[in-house]
Amino acid sequence: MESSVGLRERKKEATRQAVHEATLRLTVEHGFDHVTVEAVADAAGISRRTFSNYFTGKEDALLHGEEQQIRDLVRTVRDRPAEETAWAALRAAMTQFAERVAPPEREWALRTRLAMQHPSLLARQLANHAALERDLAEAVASRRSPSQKSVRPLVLAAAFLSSLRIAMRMWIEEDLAREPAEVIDEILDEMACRFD
Amino acid sequence: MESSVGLRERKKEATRQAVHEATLRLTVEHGFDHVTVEAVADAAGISRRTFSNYFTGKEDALLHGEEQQIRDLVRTVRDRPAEETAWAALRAAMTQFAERVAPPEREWALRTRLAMQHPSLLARQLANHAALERDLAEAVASRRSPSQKSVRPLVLAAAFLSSLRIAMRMWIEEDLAREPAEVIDEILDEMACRFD
DNA sequence: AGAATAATTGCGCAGTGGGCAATATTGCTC
DNA sequence: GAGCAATATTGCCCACTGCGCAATTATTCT
Repeated sequence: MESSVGLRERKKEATRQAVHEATLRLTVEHGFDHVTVEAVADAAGISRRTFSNYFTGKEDALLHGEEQQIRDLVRTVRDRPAEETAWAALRAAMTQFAERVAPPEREWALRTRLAMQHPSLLARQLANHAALERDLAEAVASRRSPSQKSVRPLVLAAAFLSSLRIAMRMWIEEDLAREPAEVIDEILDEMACRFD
Repeated sequence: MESSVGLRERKKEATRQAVHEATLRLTVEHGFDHVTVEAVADAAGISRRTFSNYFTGKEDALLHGEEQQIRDLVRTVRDRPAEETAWAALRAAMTQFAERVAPPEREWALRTRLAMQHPSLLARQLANHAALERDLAEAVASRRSPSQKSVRPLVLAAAFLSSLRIAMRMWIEEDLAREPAEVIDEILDEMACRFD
């Protein structure tokens, strides 16, 4: 059994992904609050009850994609060469990130993020960000000498994620006119100050 | 009728405040998710249905206080003398803010913010912050020459509110050992870099 | 194969948000 | 003051939600 992860796990993950995608599809199609959990479950081929076993609500299901992306981002930061500055590592990871976001999903992103005007979604999204901010701060902290002030990583992570958020918002509001990487760079430069 | 604001408005505001306080009281008493809207409405002397006319949910009602505080903060920033730097104005406003928060509500804050561990509350809180970030950015923008880059206020506001958030979290996690103003200053210094 | 473990499902229930229409309250004009 | 328009409150109702519980089904292990 060379499968590092059992069939059970893989199937579960596949289902989770399917539910996520069903939520996404139905949302761009009908609008977030005209989609019932039942409809999503139906589209994903599971029962309403099972939906609750995977996600606590529609919001989580819809944002699952983004959460994965940011989780990847954190992992990337953690794996950057140790000699890099923290801020440099963050920027590098971000570049990698922007590349993977850009190519396929332009209008996809458009409608998705537009649906994200919804208060309930915005809230959940920011809560995710906050949770991952901790992880990001840890990843940053693990690459500095322990003599450094312990608040530095927290501040760095927060500044960085705020930049990301602002850049995304601007990108959307400019109707995806520019390359994501360009917008992100602009914001990061503005935020950068003395972090490098 | 010298009342700049009619009796109607004032009464409405009083009710809103009453509902907010009832929510707060019941929450510290029984825990957030053991409090029903009905109980709150009851305690505030209104019907369950009327509660919905004031707030969209328990979270909003509970966070109404904080929202007011930040709204005040924004107003204060707007009213700072025009010759001040943006960042200086923010710091000054913050000092004023911290003073008003500190004196009465120490354990109050403790239990309140502790209740804010609740995911649903955290989410709504952050959404509020995001909404007010726009206003704050505007307030900042209105005090600079229009030649400046337009993203600067956005970044400033975000950095500032992130600092506030981090400081609050640290303050809580240190069990209110230090003065709020002290913690806030520490974080702001760390974030400050070149903003002044 | 058969037992152990874990996932899916149906059922039920208390709670919720909000539309709608009836009712009560407030503000304004005479 | 009285009468009227504007606005706030309430009750009723219903679709939707999250979750506990127990039965059923699928998977993994020995």
